[in-house]
Amino acid sequence: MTDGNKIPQYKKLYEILRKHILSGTYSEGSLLPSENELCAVHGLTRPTVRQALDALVRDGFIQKKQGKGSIVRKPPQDIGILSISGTASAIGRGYLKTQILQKPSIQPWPQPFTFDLSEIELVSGCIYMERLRFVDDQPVFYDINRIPNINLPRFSSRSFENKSLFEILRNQYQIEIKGGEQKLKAIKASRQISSLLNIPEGEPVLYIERKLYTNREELNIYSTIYFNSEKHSIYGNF
Amino acid sequence: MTDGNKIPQYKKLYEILRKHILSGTYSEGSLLPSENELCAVHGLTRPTVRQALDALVRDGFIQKKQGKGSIVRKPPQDIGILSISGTASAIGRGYLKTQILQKPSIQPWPQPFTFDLSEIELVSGCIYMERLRFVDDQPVFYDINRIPNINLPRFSSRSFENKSLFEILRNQYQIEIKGGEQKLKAIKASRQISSLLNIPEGEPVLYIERKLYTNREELNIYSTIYFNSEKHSIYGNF
DNA sequence: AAATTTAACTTGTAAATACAAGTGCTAAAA
DNA sequence: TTTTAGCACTTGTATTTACAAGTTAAATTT
Repeated sequence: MTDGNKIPQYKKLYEILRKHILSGTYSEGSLLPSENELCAVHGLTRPTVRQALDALVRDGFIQKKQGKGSIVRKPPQDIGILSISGTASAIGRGYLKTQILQKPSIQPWPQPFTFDLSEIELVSGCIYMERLRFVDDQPVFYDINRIPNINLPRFSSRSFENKSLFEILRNQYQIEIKGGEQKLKAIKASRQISSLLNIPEGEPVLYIERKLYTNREELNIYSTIYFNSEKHSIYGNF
Repeated sequence: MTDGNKIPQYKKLYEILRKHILSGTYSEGSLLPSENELCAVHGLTRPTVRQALDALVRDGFIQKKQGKGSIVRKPPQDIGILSISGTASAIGRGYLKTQILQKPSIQPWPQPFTFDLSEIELVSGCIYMERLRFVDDQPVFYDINRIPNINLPRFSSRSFENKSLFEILRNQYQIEIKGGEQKLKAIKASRQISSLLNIPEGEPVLYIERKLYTNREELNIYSTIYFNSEKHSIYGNF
């Protein structure tokens, strides 16, 4: 019972470094401590340290260069989660406001559904919520989210105003996005969508159906997104 | 001079397994030989074998499961390269026909350009090509590609009809896509685009600007894509 | 002073080894 | 017959050690 901890060492180091990068302790463009330093400081061996660094590379937090070191990159991109790039100004997180149109509630899955659902997902029902998100006080996207109602205590009662759904899942439930699949289309805005996004009916709108895989088996997040791409673009790293 | 080979062992194994998965030797859903078997067969140690498998997981070719094995996944997705999902029928590679509108030719970069270019990219000029791609004999997307003219001998004279640009880069020049960034919009089809894609002017069209990073420093691939999403969707894994 | 070499760093690759933990089948027990 | 326990397999984590290769700057030579 050296420490009674079940989470692996390399993951602990990953979390520490991730936090430091996000908080700005290691600023963009600077070098992380060398692998040998990290070994010494944290009492680990190099393969273990490298395992943590590999994960940071995979998730886009650092970039390694042989002979030089590990360069810290700008932190934003959650894995594969598209972010917005604006035309007018750089969009910090502060500029994105969120309005909940439909608070999280338990509902049955729609039939038919865009993606195939497993048995356990089907019988559990889903947590349903709708949000409208604003940039510079203009509505930019409207999204519908469905999450299987599996072992997520107190989920419905949490506040999602101006918070990232994914940060809550990560911090409160240790749920991480591992990947996903999505379908994109350009469609004409229906009457409902056009009024929500404050654009004329029939204007082109980006339509996205996506399924996100998590580290919890059988727990996938399903989203439908309508995006007004007149002044902004969907921006993605991969 | 044991073998005079410079490419690392784990990469060789990666290539072997990748080829076998793509050629169907290991079919979708089946299990790869266990790590210990691979060690024995290829004369490697487990960390080295695991390095190859980690890369296969990263690129989406397999999915590992503790206690069970490495499950082969459907091969398609080049890393982050969006593929098409059709409404009518499953789209095999055979159904996608390519017409070259503008054969590869050396041109200067447009000014201004969507993405920032490095000095060496700028002075090298770019290889420019336009293609129109068909599904079931209907035009589905029109793409413009620009590649810096850096150390790509005989590139302009290669045939791109019905071949993947990326497969040629990979097989002939050992250039692999390592990642990228892209911007997406929904726009109204201009007169030119609508006539190319055989749709009414003003119909919604998916517009994509993308930059793909490769394993060769300073060699990025830039594409502009117009996609008719009436009958098909852009489909992506990440 | 300028060019070259060397040395001291960095990350990359690879081996040999050990035990932990999850899965699934088999054999023993109820 | 059903349940349980164990065993043999799988991948996951971790240590230790060694050398290769790229980068940078200091030291040496020209």
